[in-house]
Amino acid sequence: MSCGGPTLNTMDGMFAKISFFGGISDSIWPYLRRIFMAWTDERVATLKKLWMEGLSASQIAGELGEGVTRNAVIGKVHRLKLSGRAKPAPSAPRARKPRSTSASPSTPRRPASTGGSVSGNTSSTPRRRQTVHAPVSGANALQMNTEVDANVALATAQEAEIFIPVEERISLLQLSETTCKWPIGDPLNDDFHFCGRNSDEGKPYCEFHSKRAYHTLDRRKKS
DNA sequence: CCCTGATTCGC
DNA sequence: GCGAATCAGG
Repeated sequence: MSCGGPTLNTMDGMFAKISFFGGISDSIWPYLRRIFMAWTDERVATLKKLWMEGLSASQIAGELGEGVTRNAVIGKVHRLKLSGRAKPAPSAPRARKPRSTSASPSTPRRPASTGGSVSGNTSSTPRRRQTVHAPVSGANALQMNTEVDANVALATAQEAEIFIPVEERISLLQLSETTCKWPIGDPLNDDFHFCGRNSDEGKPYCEFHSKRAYHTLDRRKKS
């Protein structure tokens, strides 16, 4: 008639850890996470759903709660083996890294937010940034806000105080590997064109627009 | 700089 | 199993 053996063991381990002074907040985090933020069937279901809908890992993390990081989401996704959702071609075998094998004994993997206690100390807002990519960028997960993308494109095009001389403007067909693909203007208008300035190899935009594209333009405030 | 997912590996 | 750190890429 005993019930809950394993649970006691877990708790036991937890208290053993926290009862030891020194780097407490660091030690208890994993445990607290397990207790308050475990991957319940419900959360896993949410994760699956959102992932399949094409939301990015960080967006899903934000949706699941402050305590969930995008890494956690990605890790879980892989463990569930539902990764490749829109993976066209891996192509590159992805060389693995040596990653300092047992570099130093005391290599804290992460400072964590040492601040102290779980009671929200603070100083820092957790990392909740979200950016809306510029148009024409990823192929993966932006089937969701096309509307937003359009708005952003418009807003930034107007916001950008840049003027490309008529003779330098290029059309879609003139784009190449080294031309900035930042669209300017309304595609329905005659004056629509692309930036066309030189872009670094492998980059879709010129230096100026690269900044714009990857800078936070709109931070969606989640309720 | 910002972001994305993928992978490794200590816990 | 979990996820931070890291990697590789846009």
